[in-house]
Amino acid sequence: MTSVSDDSSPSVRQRRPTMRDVARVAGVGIKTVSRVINGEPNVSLATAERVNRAAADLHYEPDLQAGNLRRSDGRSRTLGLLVSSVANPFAAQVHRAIERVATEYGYAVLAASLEDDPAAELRAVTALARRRVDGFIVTPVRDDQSYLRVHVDRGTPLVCVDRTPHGIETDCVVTGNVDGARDAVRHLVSYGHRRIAFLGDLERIETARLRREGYLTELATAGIDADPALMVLGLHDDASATAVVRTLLALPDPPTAIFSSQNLITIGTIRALQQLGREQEIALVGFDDVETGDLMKPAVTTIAQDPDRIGRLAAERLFAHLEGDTSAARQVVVPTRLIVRGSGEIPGPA
Amino acid sequence: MTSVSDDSSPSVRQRRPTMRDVARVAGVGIKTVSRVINGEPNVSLATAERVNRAAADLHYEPDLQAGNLRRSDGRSRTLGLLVSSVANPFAAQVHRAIERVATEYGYAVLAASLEDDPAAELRAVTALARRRVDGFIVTPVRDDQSYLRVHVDRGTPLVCVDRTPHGIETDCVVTGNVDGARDAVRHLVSYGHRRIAFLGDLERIETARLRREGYLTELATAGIDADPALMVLGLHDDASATAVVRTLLALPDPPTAIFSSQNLITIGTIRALQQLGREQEIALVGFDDVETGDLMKPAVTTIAQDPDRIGRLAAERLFAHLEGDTSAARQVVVPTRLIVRGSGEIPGPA
DNA sequence: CGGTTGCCCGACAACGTTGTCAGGTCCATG
DNA sequence: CATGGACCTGACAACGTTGTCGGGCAACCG
Repeated sequence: MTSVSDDSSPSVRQRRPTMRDVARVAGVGIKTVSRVINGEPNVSLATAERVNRAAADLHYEPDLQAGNLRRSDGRSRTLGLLVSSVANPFAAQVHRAIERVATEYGYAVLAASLEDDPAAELRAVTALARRRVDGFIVTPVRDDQSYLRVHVDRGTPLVCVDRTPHGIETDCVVTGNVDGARDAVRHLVSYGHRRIAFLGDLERIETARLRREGYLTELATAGIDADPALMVLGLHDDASATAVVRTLLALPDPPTAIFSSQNLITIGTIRALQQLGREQEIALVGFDDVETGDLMKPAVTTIAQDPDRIGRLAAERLFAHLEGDTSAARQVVVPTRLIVRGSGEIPGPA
Repeated sequence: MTSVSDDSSPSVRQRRPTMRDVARVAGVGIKTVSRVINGEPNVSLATAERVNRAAADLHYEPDLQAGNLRRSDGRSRTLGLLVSSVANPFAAQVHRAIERVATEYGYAVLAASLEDDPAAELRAVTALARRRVDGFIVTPVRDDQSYLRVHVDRGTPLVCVDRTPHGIETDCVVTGNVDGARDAVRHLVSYGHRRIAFLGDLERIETARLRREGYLTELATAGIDADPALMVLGLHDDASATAVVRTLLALPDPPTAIFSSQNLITIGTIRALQQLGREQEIALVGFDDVETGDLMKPAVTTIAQDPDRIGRLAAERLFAHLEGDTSAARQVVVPTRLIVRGSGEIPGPA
């Protein structure tokens, strides 16, 4: 049994061992150490054992960065992920799904939060490019991603998630926003509602525009004239949603149902309905599931997205490209699922 | 105005430009390019401009990895974060707080999810060490972290979050688990409860043990004999919590209040109470806040943690070490906050 | 028995960058 | 005019690793 002598010495700053150190201890050339560490053939069993023992004794860890500098494929085995915020539950689940696939391939994930700031998108891409990530998974914030073409041309594949890219053709995995919104509205219409309010996020966010589009399309399909007074855009947090709902319900001809098109807006809406004591009266369907939606009264009906599938598909497309797939860019739409719990089944006026 | 000629050519695989390329285009030596890129002094304004223009024209991005190989400080400007799961809301908020501090310092964050798997902890540390992260922020899973000492001795600082490390003295930022649990129990006792159930997570998780300890300590302080029948351990998801609550309330001498010591357990408990129609009858305080807790009926009273502060403090300690702070290891305890909403204020038996 | 093959192994260059150092220019000063 | 200093610049080595190549040795074949 070999071992390091000073296991319990008070922390002394030490040099990090290199292959040269391992080679010296094992009494071999440094290229042989490289071969053993990388599992290359043509090393005798006895030599390999000596090298492995030396490496273990020294607690040697190869330097991946120095490695790719010379390595032919030049892969850092790291990929870059740009999301709205790693603290956002939807993005966090996408992140986890990507990480799962990445781990399978021996990859690590560098994630950055953009907080919907266009400048942050550029900063983050630069930071990741300098660290030589092998691929990007990006939630676009800017209205033009053509600046990413140079990275793609240099062999760093790009897949977009949640929002479609502009100015560049690349793979993209998104939620079925229009169809999901249509499902929500159709559901409410089927319960007899004709005055359905729409609460939307900031118009500069693509998903917000698409959900509004779905809302309008489905109203038209149902032969209902959209009332501009019932469509409120530009909401981004729960507090503003609460205020807006109170205003809407005070209208002379108020809505009988509400379609809230984003998580925080749904929460703000429920809060307003509860404050007014009208939650059993006004129907509500929210886009994006609320985790504890079944615990509220009434339990909240939602259009659930599938972040796990979105993340997994995005990562799989990325690794396909890394493994040489050069097929044309394709857009994958992941469908939503209507979760019926109660709030969306409150009937409209007789 | 200079520009690249083939802005719209169909993607052609190109070589990534190096400093040598920039130097050639600018008509200078490569060391001069290095000086300009890094903002070092002693470069004439005219030369610097030529270099900057050449770098911009070529879309040059310096290779940070090749840089640190030679650079004296050898910093990768990347730090490693090990958490239970990036999809876990608590961990995700800690992650975001760390990222915020990291970005200030020009650092990127490599995060890995351990899912409470001891083997994953080792794998992740190895993966990060090979990528030469400058520091570790770790949520310990294994019962011994002494294997990390070698990394600390080589100058890679370590800070633990959420759980205390074992076998190594290092900085650590944790929630006040014992005090938080005591607050919960004291609160219930003050409303007249004496039969208070405890629903705990897996005993191998440190925070679960500490919260149980707080529960028992506060019961003792209040002069209440703990009834083993009311203490259930080893729960890890909402479904098992639901089942256990139904069993507890069917006891001959059931609890009048419940202290659920973890987020999912709280959710499972609420579900059980609602199923039984007894949510207005049995008092409940949950450890770890439920985001939409105010929307339930009754609104749920919780012991809120402060993940933002925990993450920020951990990151600040890490950067202090990176900037040369060699002070002794210290443990920082971040206090919890009781959020009174209703479920915890249901009175006990007269 | 000579030659060939196959397996091990190490010297060396190279990856893209930064640290060191020495050379060159220009201006001010003695 | 000679000397010194301040400033600017590039040649070169080095960081830790991997790709290339050739040498040494044993075994096998004709």
